[in-house]
Amino acid sequence: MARSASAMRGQILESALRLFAVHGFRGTSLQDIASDAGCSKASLLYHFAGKEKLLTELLVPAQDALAALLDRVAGLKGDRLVEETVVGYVDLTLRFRREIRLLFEDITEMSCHQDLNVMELADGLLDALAGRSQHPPARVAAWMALGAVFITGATDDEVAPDEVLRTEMIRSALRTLDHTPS
Amino acid sequence: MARSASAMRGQILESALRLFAVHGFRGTSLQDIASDAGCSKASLLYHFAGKEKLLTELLVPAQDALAALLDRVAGLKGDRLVEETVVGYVDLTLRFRREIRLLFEDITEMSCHQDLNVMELADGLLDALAGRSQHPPARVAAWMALGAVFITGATDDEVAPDEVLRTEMIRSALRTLDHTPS
DNA sequence: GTCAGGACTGACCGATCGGACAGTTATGGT
DNA sequence: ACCATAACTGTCCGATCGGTCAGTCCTGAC
Repeated sequence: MARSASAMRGQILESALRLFAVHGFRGTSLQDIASDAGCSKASLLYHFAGKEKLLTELLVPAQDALAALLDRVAGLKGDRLVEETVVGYVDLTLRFRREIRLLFEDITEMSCHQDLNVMELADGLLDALAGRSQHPPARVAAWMALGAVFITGATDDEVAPDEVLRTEMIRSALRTLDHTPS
Repeated sequence: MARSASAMRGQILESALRLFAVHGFRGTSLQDIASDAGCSKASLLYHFAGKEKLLTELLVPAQDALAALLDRVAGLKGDRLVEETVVGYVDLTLRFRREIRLLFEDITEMSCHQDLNVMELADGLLDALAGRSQHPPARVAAWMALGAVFITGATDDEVAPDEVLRTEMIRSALRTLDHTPS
């Protein structure tokens, strides 16, 4: 083998994630990724069955982490539910910044993707943020908090050091949800 | 003339806005727009110099409205500044829902567009939402409010009647900014 | 009626895309 | 040393894209 297979795979994934996050899924060609990773387009397609599969493999970890969060807060209620969800969600967006940015670029692409069920997970997250309430004001506030964290996480501006950013995102989101800190 | 020229132009703009909002700029071909508008692709390119020009014409009104808002709050300070900016911004997102959705689909496309200066205007909006403060917590909260309204406005879910939606968006955004209602 | 010009179109072009495939190179087990 | 096979590549393909252009159709002014 010319190189370790897993090393090349990792390099391709790294290049793909970075380029997707900047130029979007449609805006990045397989040739772009291959050139950045230092291999041929044909080699890329040897490691990954197709462009879609590449996308899937990039987003599955973030998806699983979100699913795990939703599972973890499934049994909670009231203040605990909202607090844990917000903190977990903020941490996820900071941990998967580039994936969020990629998701941000091509939402429609993902929403009709078979292997990814972003919309279903988003619904679950929305539900938890709203404290399981169906009350319109609570639902609107939940949408606001969801969007706020999402976009702030996707921003590459160095608006604040990471720890300050995290703390303030959590505090802001809780305020958005009209959650009086305990 | 086969039809009134301005009528055909309007029909094309309408189709383009709707399709762009759903599938994004890159995800919508000139043929798609032409078919939806009921004319040929060549006819579309007779009315509009190119795909980019079509995009520009669609976004200029929203851009001008945002610029007008920023101009209107330029002389304000403190609570009045934040309140007027939030209310104006929320109203803009609701008035230009589909334009927001289009912007949401292809942010990078717009940010490096010569005829559009979205990023500059976004900076101005961010500054006003932060109450002209450079304090990191205020900047983070401003980003959160900006994103919250943006995404909630772009959502097509009928989460609440428009008037309720407007009121709750304003209240949530003000809470995000830690603005105690007067 | 006729004629100038705006409205419109089918056919075509070059570029680029994702992907297929046969063939080549390098490697590790024996 | 040898060979099966994993790793890799150059080249080609069909589809689709934005855009051009010569020419057609229609309408209103005269």
